[in-house]
Amino acid sequence: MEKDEKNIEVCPVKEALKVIGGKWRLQIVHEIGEEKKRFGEMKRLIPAISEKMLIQELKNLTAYGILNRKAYKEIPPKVEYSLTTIGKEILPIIEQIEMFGSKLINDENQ
Amino acid sequence: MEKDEKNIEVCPVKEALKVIGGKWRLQIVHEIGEEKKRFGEMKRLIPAISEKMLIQELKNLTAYGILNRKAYKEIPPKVEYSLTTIGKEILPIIEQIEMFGSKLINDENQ
DNA sequence: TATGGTACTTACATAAAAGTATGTAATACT
DNA sequence: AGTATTACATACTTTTATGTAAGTACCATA
Repeated sequence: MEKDEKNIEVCPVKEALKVIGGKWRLQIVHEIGEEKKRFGEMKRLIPAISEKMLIQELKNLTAYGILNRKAYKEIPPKVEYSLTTIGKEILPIIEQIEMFGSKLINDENQ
Repeated sequence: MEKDEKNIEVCPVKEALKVIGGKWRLQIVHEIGEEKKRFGEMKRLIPAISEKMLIQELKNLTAYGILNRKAYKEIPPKVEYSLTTIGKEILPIIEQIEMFGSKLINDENQ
């Protein structure tokens, strides 16, 4: 019996929310999109995020298998983040949320 | 100039997350789905939620225009909640999240 | 008079998430 | 020796979210 098989209660939505929940993760995934981005670029793309939260979430997303982290052995350091195959599966979720958000905004202006 | 028009920075994703963020809201919307549900039913359907959180979130979702609340003037009281038209627009988001969650679960069992 | 059912409300406590401020390593350039 | 660059790390504080426990109103029925 493998892990998870003993527990029939694994809810896909809950598992997903463990990964994409929180204030910054969707935005990070969204900003990276199909292209790799350096740490410094991310800071500029999401000015409101603190450095602490940015590396923390980059780390978490990497640990969850959503991001690839590629470090170049250079000084000053250079690190690139990109979406993994499964990480890219988050993009359609973001699209749906975006569509819903737009409808919300239109709705309330009437 | 109406509210919101002065601020060009309204991000649909952020607006959406204000509404569907948090631990319980998606689950509540999911449980109601296409059918109206009474408060007591919701408690049974989501046993892990506390009464406080349940009414609090039902109230919030109603205030956001996601839920309709219909109270019958009876004793003991009877209240039914159902998704509004725009509330139903959340269902496809949940579907996408569910699909992603399933992929996550499959992925990690290999 | 007491009990039960239903949909709440309130005060209080705890836990989780996020923010602030400061520090570090390694090397290149001045 | 001093400064800059880049990607972090760490301690600490504040804010936000969630949980616990108890109580309320209303009437019906036993």
